[in-house]
Amino acid sequence: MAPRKAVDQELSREAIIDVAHQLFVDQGFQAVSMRMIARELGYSHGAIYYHFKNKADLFYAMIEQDFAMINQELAQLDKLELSREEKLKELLLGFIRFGLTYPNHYEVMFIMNDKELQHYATNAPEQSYQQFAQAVAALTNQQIEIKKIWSVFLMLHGFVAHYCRIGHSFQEVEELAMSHVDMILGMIYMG
Amino acid sequence: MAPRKAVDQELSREAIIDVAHQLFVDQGFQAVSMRMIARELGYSHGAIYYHFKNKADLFYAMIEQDFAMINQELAQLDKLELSREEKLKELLLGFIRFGLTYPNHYEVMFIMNDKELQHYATNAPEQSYQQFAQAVAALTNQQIEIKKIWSVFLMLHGFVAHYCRIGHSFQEVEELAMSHVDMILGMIYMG
DNA sequence: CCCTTAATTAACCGTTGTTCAATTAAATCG
DNA sequence: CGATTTAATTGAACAACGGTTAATTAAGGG
Repeated sequence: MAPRKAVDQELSREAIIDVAHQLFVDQGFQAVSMRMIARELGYSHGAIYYHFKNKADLFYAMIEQDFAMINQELAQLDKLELSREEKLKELLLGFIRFGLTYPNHYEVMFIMNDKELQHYATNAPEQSYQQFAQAVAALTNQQIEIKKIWSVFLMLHGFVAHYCRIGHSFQEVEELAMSHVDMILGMIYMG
Repeated sequence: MAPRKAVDQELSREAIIDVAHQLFVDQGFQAVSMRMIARELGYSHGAIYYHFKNKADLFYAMIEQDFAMINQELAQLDKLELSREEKLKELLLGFIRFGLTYPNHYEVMFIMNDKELQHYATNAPEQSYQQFAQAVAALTNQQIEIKKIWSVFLMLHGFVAHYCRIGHSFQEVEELAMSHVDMILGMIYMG
């Protein structure tokens, strides 16, 4: 009935996640079907069920990767040879850069709004935010209120969310991003 | 085959929009079906098609109503008996209030990334933003750069988008909103 | 009594997530 | 090398649900 493909063309968890990612971001969880993913991959839909238990399972595996990535990027900031001010600026700009470099990831992590999945994808964002907040606090010598850090995050989020939506790259909006970040920094340092 | 209901119980466009409104808020465009709306109304799904051409038609009729709402709300600001500073504050806070009071419409206007529907809902947001930007410029005596107004908008957008996502009402986050707005105002006035 | 309006219901046709027997390629073993 | 086992893929089948349409029926006004 059905030929099995050669070993060098075997389907992998990663390949599925990659394709699923693009589709989920483009169209949302509900709108993307297992069949669509399979079609895009050039495989039958049944094949996906060999690698993932079900649709939700695939989805969770997908965003798990994403959060690991941003956490790692946040952690790497400490190692830079920069002043506190420069590090802070790099932190804020880096958040934007991450969001626009991996818009698919960012959208799934912080923008996408699906009732079914939100329950599962609520812990990881919180954890990433905590890491961000701690970095900001450290880089401002704990002089900044908790509430303010949260506002800063939302200000960055607004920038990223908007340009994610209209599909601009970081390069295209780099100048605007810098000016946005400068405004935020001004606000942080002026109390 | 099927009895028609009495006149005093006839289905109306408004009734449909009201129910659809609630459901769309709760679950989003894709997740809400015509059958669900009809079930909620206590009518058959076919009945809706007498009042609306199709699902998209219903959806647009629904948001059209409230598209005018934000513009009207922006316009009404002029008539308030307040100082410029107070008006500006009310403008920023009002934007957040609108977004969280009508999260589904806000989502369609500024967040949703549905290819099908975005085509229809791309002009109106731009128009609303222009009105917002002009109001800000006027209330700051044209002392603020264009770029800065845009950043201010994105800062508000970040707030609304996030709390839309996790489904909080304006009341629930009113204090946070005020503090967020105060930060933005501080930034505006400090250059 | 006819005609428009409004509602119901069945039906059409497509898609969905998921399961599963059948099938085949690769790997392993004798 | 040949036989057997294991892994991976297929495609059919299922039951549910989607939007939409058309035939049908009933209500009320002229």
